[in-house]
Amino acid sequence: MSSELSKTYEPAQIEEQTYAYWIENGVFDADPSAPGASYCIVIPPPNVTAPLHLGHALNNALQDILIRFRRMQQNNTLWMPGTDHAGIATQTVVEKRILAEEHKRRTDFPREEFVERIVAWKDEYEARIIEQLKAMGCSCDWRRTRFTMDEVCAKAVRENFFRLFSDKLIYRGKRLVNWDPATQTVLADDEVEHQTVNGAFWYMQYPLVEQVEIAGVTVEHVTVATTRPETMLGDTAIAMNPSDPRAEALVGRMVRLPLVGRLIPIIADEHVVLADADSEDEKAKFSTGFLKVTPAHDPDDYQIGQRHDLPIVNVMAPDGTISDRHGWDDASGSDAEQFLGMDRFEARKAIVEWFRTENLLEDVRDYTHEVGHSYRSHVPIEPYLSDQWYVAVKQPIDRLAGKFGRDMIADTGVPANSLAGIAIKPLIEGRLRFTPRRYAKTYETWLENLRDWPVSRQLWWGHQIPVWSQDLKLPENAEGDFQARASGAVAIAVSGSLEDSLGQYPVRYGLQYTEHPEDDSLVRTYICLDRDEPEAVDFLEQAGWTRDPDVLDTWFSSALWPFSTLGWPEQTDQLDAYYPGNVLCTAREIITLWVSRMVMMGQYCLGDIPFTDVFIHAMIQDGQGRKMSKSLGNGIDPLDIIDSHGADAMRFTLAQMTTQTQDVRMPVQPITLPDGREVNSSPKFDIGRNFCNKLWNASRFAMMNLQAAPAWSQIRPGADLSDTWILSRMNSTVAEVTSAVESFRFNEMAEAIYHFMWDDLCDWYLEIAKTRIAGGQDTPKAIAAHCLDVVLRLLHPICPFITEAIWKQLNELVPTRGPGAAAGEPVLARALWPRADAAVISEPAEQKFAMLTDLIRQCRNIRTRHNVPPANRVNAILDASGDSSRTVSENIALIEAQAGLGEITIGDAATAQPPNSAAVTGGGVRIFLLDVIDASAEIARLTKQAETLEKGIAGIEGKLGNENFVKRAKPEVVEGERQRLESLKRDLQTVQQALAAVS
RNA sequence: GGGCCGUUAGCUCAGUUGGCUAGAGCGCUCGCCUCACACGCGAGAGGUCACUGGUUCAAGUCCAGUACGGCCCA
Repeated sequence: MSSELSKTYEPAQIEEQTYAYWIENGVFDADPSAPGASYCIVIPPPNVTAPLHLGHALNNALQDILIRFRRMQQNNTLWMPGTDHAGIATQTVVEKRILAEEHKRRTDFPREEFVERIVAWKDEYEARIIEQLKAMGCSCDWRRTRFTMDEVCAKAVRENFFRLFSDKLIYRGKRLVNWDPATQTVLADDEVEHQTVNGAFWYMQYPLVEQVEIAGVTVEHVTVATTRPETMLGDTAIAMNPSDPRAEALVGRMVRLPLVGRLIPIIADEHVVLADADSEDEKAKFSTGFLKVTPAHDPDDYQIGQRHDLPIVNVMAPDGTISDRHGWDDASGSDAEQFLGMDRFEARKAIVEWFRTENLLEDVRDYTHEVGHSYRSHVPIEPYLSDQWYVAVKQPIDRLAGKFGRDMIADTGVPANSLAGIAIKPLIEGRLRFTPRRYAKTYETWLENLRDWPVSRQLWWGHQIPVWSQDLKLPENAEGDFQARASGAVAIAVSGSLEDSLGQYPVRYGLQYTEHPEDDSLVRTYICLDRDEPEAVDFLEQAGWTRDPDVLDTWFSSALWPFSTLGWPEQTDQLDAYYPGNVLCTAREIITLWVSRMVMMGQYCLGDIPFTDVFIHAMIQDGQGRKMSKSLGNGIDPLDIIDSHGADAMRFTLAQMTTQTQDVRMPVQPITLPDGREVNSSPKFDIGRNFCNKLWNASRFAMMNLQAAPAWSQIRPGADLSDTWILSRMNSTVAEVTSAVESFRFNEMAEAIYHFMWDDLCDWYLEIAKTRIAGGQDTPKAIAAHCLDVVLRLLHPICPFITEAIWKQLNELVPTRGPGAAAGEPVLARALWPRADAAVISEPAEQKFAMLTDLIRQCRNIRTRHNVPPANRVNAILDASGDSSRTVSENIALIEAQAGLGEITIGDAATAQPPNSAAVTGGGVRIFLLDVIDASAEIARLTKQAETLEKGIAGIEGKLGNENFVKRAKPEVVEGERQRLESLKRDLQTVQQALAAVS
């Protein structure tokens, strides 16, 4: 048997076959009709953009721990796997690759062809990602694997969009977006990189139409400071803080905008920072107190514009050149005409130059600030006004008022029956919990301050927006309000009623219309279909409607993930069994983007939250606290760690470092793999590897020694202290591990097992068992087998491969082990999770054993200090006349073996320390080690011991001498201190006697 | 500007509701290839718990502030 186990654990030899074994046995397959409470986790679907990194390894290791734990608790478990199409990110990487390899741009392809190229990429990475997850040991039900754009998920997206549209929660609106003029696309906030730029503030004078007297001084102009002078062409107001002393005289006056000649008002707005040259605040330091307001080109200005109903003048074309064809109508004939067609940076220079020449440039000051850049083209982002689809998140939904009420949620402006409201409510009610708890605040604050959600993206990769639009001529002589006239326009377009025409196809549809932004004689109509029914689509398009080319934000489909994967909107068995799920496990960066939206949509679509617990794990950084990234070259590939250390080692290390902190650092170090590849690794993974190796070898020991272990009924586990002790420790460990994993304390779970297996079982119990087995005792065999059995069960969720492999061997060698006669289950992954037996946990046994190990350690210490060769036995006189006499006398053999003692003479309280001996003391026991004659070593050892004891004594005496301590501290604390003092004093006395004897 | 987190041994981190002489792993020192394991065994050294105040009989732990590092939101 032992020949089957190599001397060091070699993970590569067992991982693949063990995984295959689970798959063959259908261990991960969920059955909605199976018994047991359901326990469901949906995977945060990894982006198909790139292979998984170490953060994913952590994320998925934790989920697998939870799922495997619950599976062993015999719950009806489902871990739902899948991947995310990751709209802009994936489209971008494919565009980059095609540009690099074929020198072609997206627009060089027909849309369908380009999408096919992305699909090819997706297929490749989806397969790689799933392989990675399997290599890590993830116990997902792969038969159910979903993709956010597959048919099942697409159906859910479509249904949800249709419902939102019908509930009037989806609308078309304008907003400033992050525009990349180089690639001419909108970017999400997280695709904007902030870079520090050495720029300048230009101080430009705008003349007042009429001069004003302020405090006896004639004022003819106002001076604005700006970092982007070119935007002045689009200024529509000058704003100042209402508390500015000059405001009274100036607000309401008009300014003539240089170059353009536009008359613009001076307005009052709290947003404006008061000028203060001495301020620490950069803005105040550089401010003149006057803010030029350019609603079309700055998000803050846009807000001001909204508050004051200012006109919006867009002076740029989508390519970033100055243009009067995108919402600027007073350019022609003005001095501004000369700038038309210039690039925005060229225009900046030219405009500054113009102000300089006209003597209107008051000052230029250097200014270092953060500017958003496109992570794709690296050019500065231009805030740009464009039409987008929005989801109204704070609009009350009548349909839901019955379930959620219609009041405002306390202390917020959020209606309880709005999308934001239905996401906040379960948190307030305590049905939705965050671990660590502090993240609940992030979630709540974000939802309370939430603005409407822009869901359209100018991309080709994603769920295309299912809305067809058309501008229709309003009937000229029609009576009635706008609504009636709009209906009339639609009726004309379809030659009848919409119901009579569209209604004949198996689709549901919704209709919205708005006034045309520029032309009063037109109505803009939007029709939403709940599915792409070809005839209905044909009909609409024949009648002049065209489909919106944009796609939905990726998070729109991710929001539905917990139930789209289960087949919603169909009422499936699995939806029934596994929704709501239990835990969502993710990183804090997507609490707002994703977690909140899943809760929102779960509530909206199914009336219940998708999970009750959200576990937020740390972000892994490198040794210097930097994010791991490709560009820094400090990333770690999980597969490399699996190659070098094994999947279990990686998982153990990851679990062991999962505390409640928000970041963990992992020093990165290059290593060379056996196949010669140089890859990044971290010494931290050695912890896991060493641990697995230790377990492996403990098992080898078992395989060599546990043949013919007696049945549990044949032994008396209470007869020997070491047996009682290890069983007590084992049961404490079971309780500790169970409670740790139940409350997401993964590091405590890992460390409890580590400590029990290594320190208790290997260092002590097995070492003691060696001598006992050699002496013909069988009991330690049965107990060691039982302990190993329990360790394997407890460790399995963290280290599934090695435990399953050893389990198989153990089943062959010792089929039945532990209380209860049942043979070990064939598959550990499905075996029963152990239960702690409180009756076996013995505090006295643990104390007694601790006293013995303390004595043994002291003996070993003496041996080392006196340079006693390891093989030499040391004769001793032992006096255990006090309380511990029985414990010591019953365990003399144990002390002898573990401390390396030879002949032991039993003494009594009167025994004096012999010459040339060293003294051990503790718990009222004295041991004299004979013929260890290095007096100076002994004096040094005892002096140090005495010092430590004196320090402890002084501390306690200080406390007990304090009247208030005795009076106010809890009585058991005071009593404890008194007892400790007694014991320390006794030990000190012995040490001092020993010192006197050797001096 | 608002909010959150961190600062404990050379390094990476634990430290429950305040209560033993503040712990672990790695690294370091010394001795060992002891018949499961050198990815190991045994024995050690190593800490003004960032700083300043406060509350308390008692503070690494609670409160206020400061410094440094980091994150999120606007």
